[in-house]
Amino acid sequence: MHFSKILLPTLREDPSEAEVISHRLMLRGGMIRKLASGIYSYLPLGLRSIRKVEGIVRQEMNRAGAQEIVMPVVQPAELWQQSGRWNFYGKELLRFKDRGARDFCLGPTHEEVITDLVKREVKSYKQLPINLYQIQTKFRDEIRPRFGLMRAREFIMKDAYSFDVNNEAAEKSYQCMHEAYCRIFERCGLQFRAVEADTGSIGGSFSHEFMVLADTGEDLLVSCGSCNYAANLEKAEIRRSKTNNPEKAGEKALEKVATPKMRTVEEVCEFMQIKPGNLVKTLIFETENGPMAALVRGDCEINEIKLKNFLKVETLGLADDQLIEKVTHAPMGFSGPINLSVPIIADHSIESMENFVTGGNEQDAHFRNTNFPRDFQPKHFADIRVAKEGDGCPRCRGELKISRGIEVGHIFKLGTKYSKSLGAYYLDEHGKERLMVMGCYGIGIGRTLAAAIEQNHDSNGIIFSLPLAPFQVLILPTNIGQENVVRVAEEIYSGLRARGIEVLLDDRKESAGIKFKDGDLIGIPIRITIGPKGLMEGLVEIKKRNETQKYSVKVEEVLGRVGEIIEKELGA
RNA sequence: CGGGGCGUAGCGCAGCCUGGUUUAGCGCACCUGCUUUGGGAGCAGGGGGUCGGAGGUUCAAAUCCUCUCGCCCCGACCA
Repeated sequence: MHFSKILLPTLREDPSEAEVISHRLMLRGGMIRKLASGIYSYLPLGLRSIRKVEGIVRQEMNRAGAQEIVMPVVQPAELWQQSGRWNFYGKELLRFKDRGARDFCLGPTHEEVITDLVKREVKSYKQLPINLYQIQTKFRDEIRPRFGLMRAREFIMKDAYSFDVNNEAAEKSYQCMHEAYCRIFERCGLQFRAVEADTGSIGGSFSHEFMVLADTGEDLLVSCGSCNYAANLEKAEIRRSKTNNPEKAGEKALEKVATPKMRTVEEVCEFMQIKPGNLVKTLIFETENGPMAALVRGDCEINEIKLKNFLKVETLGLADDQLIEKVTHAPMGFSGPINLSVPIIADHSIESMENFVTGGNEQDAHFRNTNFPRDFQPKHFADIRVAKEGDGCPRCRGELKISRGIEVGHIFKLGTKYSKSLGAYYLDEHGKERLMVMGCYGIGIGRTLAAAIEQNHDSNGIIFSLPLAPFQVLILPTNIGQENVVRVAEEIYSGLRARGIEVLLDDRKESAGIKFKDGDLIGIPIRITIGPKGLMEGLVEIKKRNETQKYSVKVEEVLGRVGEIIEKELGA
């Protein structure tokens, strides 16, 4: 492709709308343009890279035995009503009516459609397992789209769905996808971790997220420094520390202290001259089974998802002021475990504490020297707090560390949630009707590309790895006014193309400086610079975008050298 | 949905507070010509704006008031 012919509108300055680096570079590099909030056009350069990601995904999915299909974007409400998600999914599901006033939606995901398709077409255990996938545009009416392709409303996603005869087989399918995902993100040249994740409202028994490590990531993940345990922060377990504190000094008498208007942990600690580690926070939650209290050490936070999973409840939320007063007979800020009538769940973090401070369940009062089981009795001790840097790994003796990541893929073992609601049965070898066991597996294509840029850039622009680069080679003639420069550039261009290499030739009548800047900005991995001075000695220059070194190469050796570099990097 | 910010040429911005000397301006980009050509060139000429939209105040509105739409950021929410 000649630069003068491709629609590649690079920008000299950062557009004011873009905050994160990948968004800025994709706009400046002429890869994408915004049409509306969270809705983007892919320009030729951007689309080329998108297609590269898709290509890798497609190859690995096919290799893993999945079959590609394409399902409709527009989906009838009936299916969603059957699965129960028409009411459950919320405003993210963009709904509309056709001319006959029938309800439709734009597909945010395709469990309903695929399950309906498979239940109609697959009848026998002989046809299972089957894994079907598509690479297709999804629409989710996000509350707050942001960061360009990172969190868009309209976005390209690979979604795959597996159907198996039973749990064991489904877990095999899940494992197979897990491995395929690792290969995909490795081939994309990304630093990532597969982390244990909460299954959320999609349900199912277990789930992993694939996180690209990046400081700008929206998600927090914990990982063990010693073993390979890694989990989303909202899921991360914590090793239970030694129960008995050998340095216990002996219980002191319970003492009520006046703490006028001291509500927060900080205020109470300041007022009573104690550390947050000597205080126990009492939080009142509301569930469908009624209110309950959760206790955690003052310097820790309750993890609502872990609490919710421990309680096995559908809904869990912090109580409002009214409920707090009803439960504790005191305004917010003075809740404590003593004389509470609701069930108490205590985090492991308070197990070894003694003589600690708690709320007085009375306005402007706290207790000093609280102890259990003397003063109150938790119904359960459990792991219900948010993991912190340095906490013990639940799988080994190591310590957990916290990092940021971008979720580029998510795999779920769904179980029979959708096969049950939509009636996806097969006949087993005894002619008995059984539910199919499902899994679903998603990859955000655009987000993967954005994450790659987030992870690989410098002050001059994008640094594409060869597998994702929109072009593999950039030919940069410094002066197209010189006949021999142009001739050699075109010869090398044709030569590389004949070898199946993707080349961009910057034939614009621009100064060399502009071409260098644009070349760095769009991040083509290999640059061949052709200038009049070098040509007098029969030399051109090769430079890789991710290295500072420049190599002078004889014109007749260029094709071979470039071929070697590409073979080495793509083969590896 | 709550809080904050912004809409002036393709991009980045000034002008607004204190209405009129501004025919609405600057840099970059764009078009023509010439000179340049190894890290965002120079000179000369040129095109492009209903100042987001609607209403109002006024002799007079980019500027003041009201409403509205869009965009961005923080938060809440969330397969």
